[in-house]
Amino acid sequence: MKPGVSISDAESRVLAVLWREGPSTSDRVIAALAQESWQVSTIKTLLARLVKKRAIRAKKEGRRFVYSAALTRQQWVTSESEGLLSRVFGGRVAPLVQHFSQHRRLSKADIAELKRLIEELEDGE
Amino acid sequence: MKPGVSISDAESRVLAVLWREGPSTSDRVIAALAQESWQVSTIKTLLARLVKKRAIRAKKEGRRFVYSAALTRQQWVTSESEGLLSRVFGGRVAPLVQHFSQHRRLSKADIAELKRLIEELEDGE
DNA sequence: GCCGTTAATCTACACCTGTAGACGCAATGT
DNA sequence: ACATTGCGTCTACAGGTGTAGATTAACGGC
Repeated sequence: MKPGVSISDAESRVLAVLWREGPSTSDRVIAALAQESWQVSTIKTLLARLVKKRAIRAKKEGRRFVYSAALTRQQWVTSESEGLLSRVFGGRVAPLVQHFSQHRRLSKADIAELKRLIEELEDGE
Repeated sequence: MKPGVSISDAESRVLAVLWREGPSTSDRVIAALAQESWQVSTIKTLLARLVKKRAIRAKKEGRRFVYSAALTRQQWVTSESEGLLSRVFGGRVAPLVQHFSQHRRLSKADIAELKRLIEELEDGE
């Protein structure tokens, strides 16, 4: 994906629909976004902007378009995460985890999961 | 701090100076931001915007102002982090760490640090 | 063939952000 | 007193974002 194009928050919610539901027509997307209580027009605008940014593709299918994600969820998650990491934590992961461990209640499940991950990292890799 | 006021990227760099150097006059801030190659005016604008957002305070000291952070670094780090966590990872920490472990090279030191953190979490608390 | 329906595009508009020049006032040196 | 210098504020302007009404183009039914 074009690195350097940034996806706004509202746009990412539209993208999320395509990630979940796969290629969809606009009315499908609109239905999936009922919770957002956005006007139809708003969603159309967001779709158009995403196309312009090449984050999604629009393929003409008969009379209407079928939209599909070009930017993958992985790519998006990565770029958002790297953004935070470099802007806030000087690019280092440990301080980030430390922050979360100090400022959030981690569930037992979280801790177990983290432990498993670390073990994996230690021998595997 | 006013929750809901968001700090832009450029603004956060100005704030960072106050966090590092403590209360400072504008010329002090400007000097500290030489690397950014911003015009003096730009930095003045950012200071003014931060004051307006109540993220920093300006105390008149003789003829000039001394600016000091009102928003703490901790608060900022927390709000940025929570933002990412909820926007991207559905509010759960483990997926976030998992993401980083899968997509970034973690140094031995990082892993050791993480291990230490987890151990602390396990018996402490 | 004409008309309503509907999908997509165009236009709009306020606020935020990055970036910076212009302006005004007060202190300072001479 | 006067010009200069320094500091803060006002104004500016393009591009992004959230939000949405208005317009157009094509289809489907009668």
